[in-house]
Amino acid sequence: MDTKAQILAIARDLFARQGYRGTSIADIARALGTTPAALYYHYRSKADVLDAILAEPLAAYAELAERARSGKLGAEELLGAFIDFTAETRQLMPVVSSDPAVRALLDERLPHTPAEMAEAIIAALARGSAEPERLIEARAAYAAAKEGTVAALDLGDGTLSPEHRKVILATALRALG
Amino acid sequence: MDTKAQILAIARDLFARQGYRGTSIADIARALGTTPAALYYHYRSKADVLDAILAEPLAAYAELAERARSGKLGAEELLGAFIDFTAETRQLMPVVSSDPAVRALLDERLPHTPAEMAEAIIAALARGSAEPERLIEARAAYAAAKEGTVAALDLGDGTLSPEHRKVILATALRALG
DNA sequence: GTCTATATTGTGATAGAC
DNA sequence: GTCTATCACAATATAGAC
Repeated sequence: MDTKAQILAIARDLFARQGYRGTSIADIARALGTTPAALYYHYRSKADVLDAILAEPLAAYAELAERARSGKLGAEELLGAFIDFTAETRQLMPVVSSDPAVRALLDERLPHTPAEMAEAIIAALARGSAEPERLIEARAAYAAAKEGTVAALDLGDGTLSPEHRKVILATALRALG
Repeated sequence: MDTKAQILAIARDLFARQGYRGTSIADIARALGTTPAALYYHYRSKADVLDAILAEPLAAYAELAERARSGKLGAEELLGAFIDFTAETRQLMPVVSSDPAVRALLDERLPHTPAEMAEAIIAALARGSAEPERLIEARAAYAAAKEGTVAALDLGDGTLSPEHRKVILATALRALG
């Protein structure tokens, strides 16, 4: 099959469980039943493997941030889209948000950092207000949507039911005020 | 002065900024203006430095979890106490919640894992209900309180004003439903 | 495409002088 | 209490055969 895709699937799993720095090329190679040198035929570096794993999700996140920036989305639509995004990329979130070294690595290689993109979404939730109180509520609502979604996936079978989605959205909207 | 305390202050700062694994003993020694060997006179290992940094905050967190388990606290008191705890330990949170290797290390050395303690607080917020909807709301409210507090500290001068505390508490309580 | 072997660097940690 | 010197090991990455 597609060896590159196999490598990504294994790396994704190991990065999520042990962290990026906590996972060696040798770990990935062992799980694949091969040697480190074989991996370097498919990817030039460990960082490239990380990039390949995160490219698509981060592009989707950037698109969401762009839609937030446009100001055309209401809070309900925006939080709903964020909940769906979170559900789809659940496994990757610990990878991105955990190790500061990973964040530094991504910041080097991306046009917009994940932190900047989150900022854009939160600013939209605050409806552009610069009042600290509004920004606090917006960031709390953002976090509520994210953690609520993770909780729902943990409690269920790994997929987000429409009922749970409704509960999360209502919770985040209440937090937003 | 107290060299051990100096080491902890520097390590706390570096761990928070670069992560536990992203910070070497040499990094800490350099910031202190000394050598790695000097550090090993004061602490037996890098993990011991981490333990020393986290011992007090984790004990406070365990106490909060215990009070939550007792069932004597209302949601408002519990969230308020959690907000205050978060404000006091703000710098340390990325250290604990980030690297999976750190979590594994702590799980080995502690009677109760941070995850278990969070679970206890969330269960109390859900008032012991096992319904997924209640647990989702409780976890969302917990996250809202945490991130709201971090947001308030970032927006302010590093301290939590009574006004912002009120906003965060109200936000988390609304999320809880 | 994958292997063996290895270069290279960084890291946690220790020995022993001062 | 702090130093110099060093060990042991793990990690990323490369060279070159097959």
